[in-house]
Amino acid sequence: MTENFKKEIVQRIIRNLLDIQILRLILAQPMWGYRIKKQFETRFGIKLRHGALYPLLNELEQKGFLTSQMQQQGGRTRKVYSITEKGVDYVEAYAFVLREQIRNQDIQ
Amino acid sequence: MTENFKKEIVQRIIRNLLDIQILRLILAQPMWGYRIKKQFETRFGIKLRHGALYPLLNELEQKGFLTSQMQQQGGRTRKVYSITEKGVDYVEAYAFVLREQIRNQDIQ
DNA sequence: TACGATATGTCCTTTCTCGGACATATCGCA
DNA sequence: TGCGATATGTCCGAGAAAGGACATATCGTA
Repeated sequence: MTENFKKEIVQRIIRNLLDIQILRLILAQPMWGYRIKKQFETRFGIKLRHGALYPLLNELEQKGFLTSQMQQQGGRTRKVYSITEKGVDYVEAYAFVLREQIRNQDIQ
Repeated sequence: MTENFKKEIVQRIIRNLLDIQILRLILAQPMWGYRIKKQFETRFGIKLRHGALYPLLNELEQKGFLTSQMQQQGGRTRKVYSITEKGVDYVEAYAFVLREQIRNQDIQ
């Protein structure tokens, strides 16, 4: 039961804070869309629609959280994203809020 | 800048995981809808619409996370909610997931 | 050469959510 | 008696999000 709750909550967090989870992944290592999609499947067992992922990545770049550069791998073109300083700030703010949430477990 | 990010993230979490925040509040102390609304304003500076809150509370009761009992205070009727075992499990699962998120800060 | 995987992008329809309005009742105070 | 606060509830329209389809191109392998 609690195990199911954990899965449910993880899925809710990833759905609603997907951008942050993507930033966290790219923080660890620069990455391209398709790779991110695959990573989410293997790590979290969550299938991202590419029809949602690619527009989101472009949006995150537009907002200054990510930068991208095209890379050639054989005949394939990859749009490799790296996190910016602003992106790191956002991830750090997230970590801060999480710690705060845990600290205030017994709000009284 | 980071300060704004924190506020933004707190608001996103509360919006998307509102039910969990409510369970956490009731875990600390049984409470009725109107009081919850006021608590959110004073604690988090977040205004909850009662048009969203009351249906959510009823839903949480239906799902077995909360139980309620009517209480009379003068001529006023309050529907006081207490958290159930299932509700506590859910809050604990949330705390577990949060700790996991912090631990895996550098996903590699 | 045909198919599955890699790689990125748009578009449209349906579903869901949000904000606000409508509704009712009591209490205390001016 | 009228108003703001307390207290709980429903309903509806607009805007946002989700899901899936449409679109294109390369690579490796059977």
